[in-house]
Order: sequence, then structure tokens, then C-alpha cells
Amino acid sequence: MKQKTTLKQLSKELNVSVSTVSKALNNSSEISTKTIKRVKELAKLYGYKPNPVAVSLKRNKTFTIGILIPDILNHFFAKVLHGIEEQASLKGYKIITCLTNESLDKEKEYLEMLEYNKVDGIIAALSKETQVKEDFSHFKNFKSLDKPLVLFDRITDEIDCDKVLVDDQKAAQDVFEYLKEQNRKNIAVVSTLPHLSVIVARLQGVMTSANQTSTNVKTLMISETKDAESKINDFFKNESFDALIGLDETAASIAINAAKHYQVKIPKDLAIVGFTDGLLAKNAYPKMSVVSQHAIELGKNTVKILLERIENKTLKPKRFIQPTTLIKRASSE
Amino acid sequence: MKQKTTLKQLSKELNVSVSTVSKALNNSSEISTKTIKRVKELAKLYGYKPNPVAVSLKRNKTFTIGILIPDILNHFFAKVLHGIEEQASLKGYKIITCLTNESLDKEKEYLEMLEYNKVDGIIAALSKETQVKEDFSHFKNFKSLDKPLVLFDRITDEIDCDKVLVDDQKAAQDVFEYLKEQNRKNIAVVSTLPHLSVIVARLQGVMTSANQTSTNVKTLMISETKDAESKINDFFKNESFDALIGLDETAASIAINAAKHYQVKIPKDLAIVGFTDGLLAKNAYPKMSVVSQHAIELGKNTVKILLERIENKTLKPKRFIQPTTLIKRASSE
DNA sequence: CTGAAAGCGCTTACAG
DNA sequence: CTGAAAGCGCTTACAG
Repeated sequence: MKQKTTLKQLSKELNVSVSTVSKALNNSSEISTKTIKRVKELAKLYGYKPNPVAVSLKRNKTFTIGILIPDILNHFFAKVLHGIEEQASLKGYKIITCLTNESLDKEKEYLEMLEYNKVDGIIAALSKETQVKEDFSHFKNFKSLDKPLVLFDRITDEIDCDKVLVDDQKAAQDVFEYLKEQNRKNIAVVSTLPHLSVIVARLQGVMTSANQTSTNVKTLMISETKDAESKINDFFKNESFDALIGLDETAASIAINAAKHYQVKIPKDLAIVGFTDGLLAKNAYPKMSVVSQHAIELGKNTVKILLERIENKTLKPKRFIQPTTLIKRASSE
Repeated sequence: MKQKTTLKQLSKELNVSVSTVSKALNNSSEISTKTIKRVKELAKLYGYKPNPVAVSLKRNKTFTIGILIPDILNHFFAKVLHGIEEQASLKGYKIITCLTNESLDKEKEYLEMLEYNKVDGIIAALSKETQVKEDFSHFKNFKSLDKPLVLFDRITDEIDCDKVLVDDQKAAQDVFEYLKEQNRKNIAVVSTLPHLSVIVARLQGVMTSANQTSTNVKTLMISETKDAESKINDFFKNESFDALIGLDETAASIAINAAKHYQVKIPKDLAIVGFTDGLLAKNAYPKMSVVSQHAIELGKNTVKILLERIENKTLKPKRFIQPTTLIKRASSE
């Protein structure tokens, strides 16, 4: 087994003190350039790397960020995680990924674990249960430790911290206007996750545009995931519409299948637009138009904001709005 | 800011030494039950939690596992990660998730980072580039540190360590036999990732069964992901078959869309079976039959094996074969 | 410019 | 049964 080099070993070989070695490696101005050179050469030769555990203990800083993700099987979150990971590793931070599985209890548990493990900060999207029960005590508690917290996508006004969010309301308005421009008369809106803050915002966007244009909109909000399929099928049977906005990935995907089931022609008789540019949209038949939330970018931005905050705790909490793009594909044109 | 309680503070309040407090909290037999009780009560009152950074430094153990995942946007890996995370957190281990993005260089970088961060062990699936270039030096290097490594799904014989794998060959044989029982005569096999060890194994399974039954099989192996769609469409145009096995998620999904495009009736004129029970299969129309690799279970098992190895380094490396299940849905019956 | 010493928060072999 | 001391591998204020 290869032995890890330590400062002590280097100092012995170089006949200088451990302090000198440490300072030299950290480019301290106290040390002569000659010594610095000697030290660094030997360190390089031995492939010396400081033990991060010891550095953490001394500096009270772990270069670790805790991430709370509600559901990794959701493409949007997978992409955000991808972005977070990329940006964090670029800046020399590790991430501890915690999957809360949409559960409030797991969220509480993990938050405690992360606190206990001395992460330098936390990035989180609230679990579904947390948003439904509106229990944010654990986050408030965490905030009182004076450690930075950045909330993204699934957020709440109840917690005072940096927030990164998608402009869901505007995105939904864009979709609506796009469909109106196509002269679609009867617009339907479907979601399988009506309790989430993002879905509420999207619905609001649609409704705002609908009111402005005096358009009637049919909505189907399904709170029990398991009924989604039959409810959407019934909706297709009983209502008539020539455009459908799926406020979440699942809703749009089920709808496109329902259309096939009832042999509705897409996009001629029905235009479908979904949210989240994930696998389901790209592999749909026909390919689905969607609002892309630029999830990878969003993940990167979340990390940037957290690191700024770690460096400067006195900044005022801010909101960063991630712009969206409407990707037009065969399901709507 | 809330102040973290330390052993020193407790020892001062209790008028005993730091050593005694430490031993009491660790239930040392050296300490009187009375003292243990006193110490624990105060510790509880103050919500004392040992600083894991200090414990790690002392014990040379971080209770952290490094995870190398080639692509988190792939449903199979997302599910495995889910399982890993669940089992690890159950056993008090944190995970550091690294996404290699199918790149050999990133894999090397991360492996070094994980080593440097003193993880207690590593769980990895090889990146595509690693499998293509057959460069495993970084893993061999890591092994020489005497730290446990468990490889899952994407593995190689070149590295001597514990391995967890899906019985891909057998799974493919099961699929083939299932289709034969349905009296399907012309079986096609398609993959968009022919370089991966798992795909090779699946193809081998199909071929073995085909030889045994003297069945002719048409294969389409696409190595450039971007051509996949047009190649599969051409395949549909030029060849005729009444059953298709998609050796990966994408291949099966594109195939089912091609069938719709050419108005081939599923499952009457064409039965389709894919691999990986992911979103694409569940949301396909008609719903797709697939081989489920029980990814979540697989993730859990990987962690179990790693922790066994951490506790007993002298065990002989073993192979764990995760059984699969054929899930029959509307695309084939 | 260099080094001895203290300390981060723990654990544990040893002494009493 | 309890405690003093050493030590994990670093950093840094202080002295020289």
C-alpha cells in the first residue's frame, strides 16, 4: 500500500520545520523564494497532497456542498444536478447528493446530516410533501446557523435566502400566445402535480393570458398520480379542444398518448406543448414542443450564487430568474 | 449563530476530563454507568454531535463513498444511484456523486479527487470512452492503495475487484425465447451503443439462442448516436421482421416510433421488447415490454458488497449477478 | 526568513 | 473507574 506523504515527512527530508514547509506550499511571503522552490520540488516529487480532512478541521471549511433533490428520476432535476456537479467540480467543491424522494421527513433528516457534516452551504429544491404541508421549520433552523442556502425551482417566500427560479409564469404565457397565434381556439391545460409552486405559477401564466384575450380554458388538475392516465383519457373523451398545454412532463406525455388512442391528428387537430425538455419529449411521436428551462445552466448558476454567498455572507439575498426557451417541434407545427 | 457543543465544553460543565466524556459517549466499559448516564444526559440536553471531521482525522475513515456514474440522464443509472443513495444513507455513509459524462479524462480526474478526499471506497460504472479505449490504468492505480472498489454494470475483466452485474446475456436469451414462443419468425436486433460491455453481452445472448434454434436474426448496430433515427428508419424500410429487440432504451424507443411512422401495427405485425424499465418504456404508446434490471435493488446490493469489503478486506473478490425480469406490456402482447 | 508552540475536536494507550 | 498525554495532519500568531 502506497503511503501518503505528510508535511512532517517533507520537513524531515528538507531539514526545515513543518511550519516552514506549510508556509512555503502556501506561498507565504514570509518564506524565501529559495526555500519555497526547494520545498515545492520535493513536494512535487513525492506527489504531496495536503490531507483535506486536516485542512477542514483547521479551517472549519470542507469545500463540500450539500444538495437536496426531490426526485432524480425526474429529468429536469437530473439535468440540474448535472449542471451543479459540473460547476462545483470546476471550482474545487465536492457535492454530497441527497435524494429526498419527495418526502418531508427525509428532507429533515438529510438537512441535519449535512449540517452535522459541516458542508459549506446547501442547494435545495423543496420536496412535494414540504410544499403541500408548508413546513419549513428545518430550513429556518438551518439558516440560523448562518450557513448559506440557495433554493431553486421549488421555492417558498417563507424562507429568506437566495433563490434561483425559472420564469414559469412568463414561459406559460409564451406558450399560450404561441398557440393563439396559430389560431387555436380551445385550449386545455393539464397537470399531474398541481401542488407544486412551479405548476401554480405556470397555471397562473396561462390564466393571465387567457383573461387578457378573453379566451376560455379547460383545466384538468390531477392530484393522485396513479389516476392520471384514466383521468386524461376521460378528459379527451368528454371535452373538445384543439390545443393542450401539459404543465409537467408526465401530463404532456400521457396526453400525447391519449391523442393517439383517440386517433386525434397531431398537430393538425390538436397541438401539444409540454414543459421540460427531457427524454420523453425528444422521444415522443411526433416529437414534442416544450418549454426548455435550461436546467443545466440553471444548475451552474445555482452553484455560482452559492459560492458568491459563501465568500460574502453580508450580501442581500437575491433572486435569479432563469430565462426559458420555447422549443417548437412537430407536436405543434 | 448557534455554537456547536464540543467535548471540551461538556467536560468543563461536568467537571470530568475530556477523555472521560469521550469514553462515556462511546459506551466504554471503563466508565461507570453513573458517569455514562450523567454525560449522556448533558450531551442530549445540548444536542451534542461529535464533529465528524475530527473523527475522520483520528480514525482515518470518512464514512464517505465515491460514486462514478457515466450519465445521470440515463434512467438506468439514475435508478441505480437512487438505490445506492438509499442503502448508503441507511448505513450512515455519505456519497460523493461524480458524473463522468462518459469521458475517460473526467473519470481519471474524479478518481484522483476521491482518493485525495479519503473516501472509504468507490462504486463505479465505466465510462463509454474507457470501455472503448480500454484504458484502466487509473483504476489499477487506485486499487494499489488498498481501498475497496466495486464495479457495476459496465465492467471489465482487466480489473480485479468485486463486481455487480446484470445477467444481460441470460436476459437477452429470455427475451428471444419469449418471442419465439409467440411464433415470431423474423427477429431484428437494434442497438445505439454497441461498444458497451452490456450490449455485447445482450447481443451474445440473442445470438446464442438464435443458433440453438437455427433462427436467422437481423442486426443493426449504430455507433454514431446522431444517425440513430435515420438508420433505424432505413432499417424498417429495407428489412422485414415481426419482432424487434431494442438492446438499449434509446434503440427501442426510436424503433417504436419508426413503427408508428410506417404504420406497422404493434404488437400484431411487430412485437417490440426493450431493455431498461424507464420513463421511455412506461410512457411509450403502446406501453413497452422490457427487461427490468431492477436497478434500484442493484444499487443497494452494490453498497452492501462495498461495505462488506470495507469491513473485511481479505475476502476474495466476488461477482454478484443481479437477476432480471421480463415485464410484458402491450408492445408485445 | 525560520521555527516552536498552540490549537482545530476528537480517540486511545497508558498510568494511577 | 478516571485523567493526562500524545497524536491524527494541518495552519498561524508569535518570537527570535
